[in-house]
Amino acid sequence: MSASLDPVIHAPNRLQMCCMLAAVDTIDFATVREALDVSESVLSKHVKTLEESGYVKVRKAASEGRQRTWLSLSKPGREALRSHLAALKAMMAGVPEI
Amino acid sequence: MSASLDPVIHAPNRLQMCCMLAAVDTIDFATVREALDVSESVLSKHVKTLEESGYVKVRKAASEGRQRTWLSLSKPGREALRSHLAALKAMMAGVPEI
DNA sequence: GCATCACTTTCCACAATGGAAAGTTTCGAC
DNA sequence: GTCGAAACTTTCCATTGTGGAAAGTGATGC
Repeated sequence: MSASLDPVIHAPNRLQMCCMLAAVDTIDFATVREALDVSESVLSKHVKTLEESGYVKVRKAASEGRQRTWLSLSKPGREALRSHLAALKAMMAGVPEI
Repeated sequence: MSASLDPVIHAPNRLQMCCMLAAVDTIDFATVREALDVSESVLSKHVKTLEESGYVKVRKAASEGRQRTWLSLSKPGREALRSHLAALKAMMAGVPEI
């Protein structure tokens, strides 16, 4: 009955990233890095984890002369996030406000 | 600006436990253990983590002849959970439905 | 006193996370 | 074409988190 939490999405940095990606069509690596405030290596590894899970699509394309990495949520990624957030909401549902 | 996620609360098992505790006044160890579906040692360690953070109060009292451990969210625990859920909601806020 | 229940602690293994540093790829300049 | 810099990616390493099994502890019940 309880849709459970997806460990790939639940990790704080990845959760934040997925939520960011869900809100836009595409966003670049550097912008995400600044938002999460992590090193490049760390973001790169999280992106890889999400990509290997099929949740994020990575596209390299030039912008302003330099090559940049563009990230976007895949359809399965969007669905997994939706399901994860639904599970979170279900947990929260029993918690009284205030 | 961004209230951030509390790592003590964010761990899936502890998050679920805190939400359970928030919904009631007191609940016993065994009931939580069944809900989380973890071993006694694991639950015991999570309880300890929450207790040492001051988020959960532990009381031992007899019930039906046997000693049981009763768990409840402390005031700081309730506040930390509230804050954590607020941070989660803030993240979710930008995510479009469907 | 001895078993039993209800946890706690210890022991162990393994996966996750993070940064630094080295490596790779791609441009633009020359 | 090759040199240097930007933008990642990978490797290396240390630390922490998580989980179960098994041994340990304390409070009854007999």
